[in-house]
Amino acid sequence: MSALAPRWKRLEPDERRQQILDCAMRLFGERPYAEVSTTDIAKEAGVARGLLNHYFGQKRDLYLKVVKRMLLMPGIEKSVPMTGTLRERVERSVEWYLDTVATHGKTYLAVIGSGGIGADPDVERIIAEADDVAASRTLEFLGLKAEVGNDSRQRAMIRSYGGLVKSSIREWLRDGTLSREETHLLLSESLLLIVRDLLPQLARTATPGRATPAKPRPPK
Amino acid sequence: MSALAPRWKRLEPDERRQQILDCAMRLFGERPYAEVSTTDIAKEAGVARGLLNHYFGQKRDLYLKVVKRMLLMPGIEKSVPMTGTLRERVERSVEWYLDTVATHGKTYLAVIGSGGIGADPDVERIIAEADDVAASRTLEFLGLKAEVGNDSRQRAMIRSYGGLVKSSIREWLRDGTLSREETHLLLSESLLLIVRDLLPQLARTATPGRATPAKPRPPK
DNA sequence: TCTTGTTGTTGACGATCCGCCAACAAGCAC
DNA sequence: GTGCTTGTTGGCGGATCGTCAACAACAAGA
Repeated sequence: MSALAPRWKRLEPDERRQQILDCAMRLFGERPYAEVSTTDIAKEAGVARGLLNHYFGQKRDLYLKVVKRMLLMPGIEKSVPMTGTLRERVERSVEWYLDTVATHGKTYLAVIGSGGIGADPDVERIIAEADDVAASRTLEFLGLKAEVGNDSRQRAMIRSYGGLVKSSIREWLRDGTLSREETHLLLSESLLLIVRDLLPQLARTATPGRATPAKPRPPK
Repeated sequence: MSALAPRWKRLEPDERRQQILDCAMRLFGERPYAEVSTTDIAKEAGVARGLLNHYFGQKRDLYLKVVKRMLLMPGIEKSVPMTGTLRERVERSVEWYLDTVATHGKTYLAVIGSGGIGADPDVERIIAEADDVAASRTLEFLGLKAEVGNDSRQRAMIRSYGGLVKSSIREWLRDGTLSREETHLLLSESLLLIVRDLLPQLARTATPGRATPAKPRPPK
């Protein structure tokens, strides 16, 4: 009998880095940043806490590594031929994207959830409420409060539109990459499209069950 | 000579709460959550740190109060008459909203910046890069890579579209408020509108100066 | 097999931050 | 001036994080 069982295994730097990153990714995906201590990550990975700093520096750096890796979604290779009419190409693109997203569902949601991984659930809830209020207000604004039936789905679509509003205003005010006129154009035409063409189609699908019987035929 | 100058002033609870909230709002607007210590806020307000806990409980609670207050944008009263055609009403709504946003500019940006106040600049940068990559990929996807001239503005508009994509997918996958078909409809028609009708108008404005000479006439 | 060197890994120390609470004092009432 | 109410302070204890010197796993040489 020789060599007592080693108390810990010695790994290649890249190997160890990878392992720690895996654990960190899992934990940051479950809880907000502040509620994941480096001690937790170290325990999860079965290493000393100091090793995290040795490989990643600050806790924040490790976090940024995790965010970056999550944003690099796996299969982002184009596999859609660019043939046919513009509408066909657009529809195929969206189709493909929805498929991709559907498979990576949970991960994707964690990534786009307001502001990266580990977003605070309480903060998200507050933002969600404000978004919903804004959506209702928009519907009122346009005098579309009558149809109370599928009101929830109308609001859902307007809430989605809210995402367009936010991002385009950011382009305009913060980055200056869009002029006010261009922002106006984008938001007006989009809202008009939604209100005039898409919301009516929503009503047609009625509300029975969640079994929308395949009706992707657009207006014209 | 009597009564030495008091070392601190005694305020009404509501008054003090307000004052602390003001300071907290300012600081959280400048730096991310983790980089604002309760000590900073207390120092800014000229009070003892313990007083924050007395009035707001946890640091997180104070933060949520700040977020909630920022989301309750000041002038959100309807002041736009609902007369005229649908297009007119839509354009007037957008117009009014852009005006409102423009006045509260900085505050509004802080609010909608990825996930509430105090979002981490580094995280935002990483997300911004990923969004830009996605936008470029979308343009490639549709075979619109030719016009390199105002490519930056095209990408800006597609990046905005990315906001719509994110929020609608969240409605679909996370909240289940939209079916896949409805999501597909919304995203396809919107993208088609942008690519077919709006991007060409963008090209027409050329790139000279930032002085877009008023041209809000939409396609038809 | 023993020895030696490399370096991946550990464990603890100091600094910082936060929640809590008993003691203090500002200002009003008498 | 005296006493009471309560807004406010300051420090204690626990938890987290960054750093670093010492340790040990493992391969290479004798």
